[in-house]
Amino acid sequence: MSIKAQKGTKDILPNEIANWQNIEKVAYETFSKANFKEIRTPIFEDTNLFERGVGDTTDIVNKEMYTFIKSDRSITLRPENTAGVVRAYMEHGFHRESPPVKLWYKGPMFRYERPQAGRQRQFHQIGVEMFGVQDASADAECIMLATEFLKGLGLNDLVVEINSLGCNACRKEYKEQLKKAIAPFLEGLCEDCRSRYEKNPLRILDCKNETCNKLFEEYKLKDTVSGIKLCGECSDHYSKLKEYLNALNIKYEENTFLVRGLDYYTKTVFEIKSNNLGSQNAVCGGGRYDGLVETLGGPHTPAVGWAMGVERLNALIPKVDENKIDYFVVSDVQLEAVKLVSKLRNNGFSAEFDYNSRKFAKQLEKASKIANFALILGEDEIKNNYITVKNLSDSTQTKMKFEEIVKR
RNA sequence: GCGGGUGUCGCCAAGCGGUUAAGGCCUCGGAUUGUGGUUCCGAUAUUCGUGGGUUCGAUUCCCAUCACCCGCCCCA
Repeated sequence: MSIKAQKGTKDILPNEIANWQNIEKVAYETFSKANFKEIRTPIFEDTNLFERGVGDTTDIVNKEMYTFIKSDRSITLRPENTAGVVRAYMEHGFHRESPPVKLWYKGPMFRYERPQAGRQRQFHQIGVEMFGVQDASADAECIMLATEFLKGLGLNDLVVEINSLGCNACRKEYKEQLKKAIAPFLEGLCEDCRSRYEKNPLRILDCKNETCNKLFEEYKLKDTVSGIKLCGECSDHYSKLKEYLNALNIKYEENTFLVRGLDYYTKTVFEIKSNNLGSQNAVCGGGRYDGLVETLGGPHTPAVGWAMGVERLNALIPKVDENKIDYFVVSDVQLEAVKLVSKLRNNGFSAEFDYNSRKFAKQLEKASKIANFALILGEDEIKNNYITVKNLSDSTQTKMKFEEIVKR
């Protein structure tokens, strides 16, 4: 074995595929009920899409993209899918349809990072995007969709955290006040925070450095941040969101320190976390991005969305067993076995047989591992035109005609 | 980009200077020539991630290298 799967990538093997299929099925069912339509966009795009869309101050764009040049074009493997969906939304004229336009997607994303538990270079996301609604009911619907989806997967005890970052106008003011609050202890903060201070001060709130966090507490940064007022429209939006969530019976916690790593978010941001995932504890992240469509060259379009990490979801979900096949044909007459297997399959059953026509004991052994029933077709059965049906879980055995088997 | 850990069969592993490189699971064969999931027997690593070095001798010690894992960072 010399060539191996690349660092940070994983084969999803047959014995774990049932979990993936289940997640995708629940996603489809949940989102369809809310009239979200699936969209599949290419896994590579023009590099500009991400530089402009995700934001060139973000880590994702700065150091995590898989970018290459092909025929003088700069191409990037998508590190996330919101930008791609927005691109497709505009390219196919969805913005001329009557809003809302509600889309969901699933698929692989690529980020060049050091892998660790819950973090791979190729990973999978399922996400939703909702375009054209300014009202907070859209934010609430998206959050509800996330909690419904998680509920459908049997995950009920996850914590929804929400916050509002304000619009472009009040965010500017917000940043100024934040910087003012931080200025007194700026020197004590870590190197990253000091550089964030000018480039993207909001991200300082997201810092996990202990020294920084101590300083935040010492200077009561939390209180200061909670005290910063959003503009009237934004604070209205935020309180309406909370009203909707309350009405929908969705539990949430307000986290004034919640900031997202992508530049496009405005107003609402939220995360869903689990305590059972170690340090990569966010299962779902999202928010409102009212400026993104415009940034990418479209008309002003309010929008909200989120993405979930499928690998992380999977880590929280108990393993689903592989399904057994319906019938295993046990026979020492290979030709008859092949014919029976084929007839069973044509009638909608899954069926297998022993390609090596080994002795019955071996065939039964194999059958018991992979099938629910064994169909024994030996000399006596062939001569007298019946099949011995053996239930492999309780060892009961009955003689039946093929037609009777098909009708079961 | 920085810090820590681990590499012995398909999987889980013991061995830690001289062994015939344990054991378990899986797989294959037999006991049982038409009846499995229990039991019993048997088979399966010239080789211990790779390359050097130390040594009479290295899976065991040293160095290098590679791979993977974990943490920071970031995010889903």
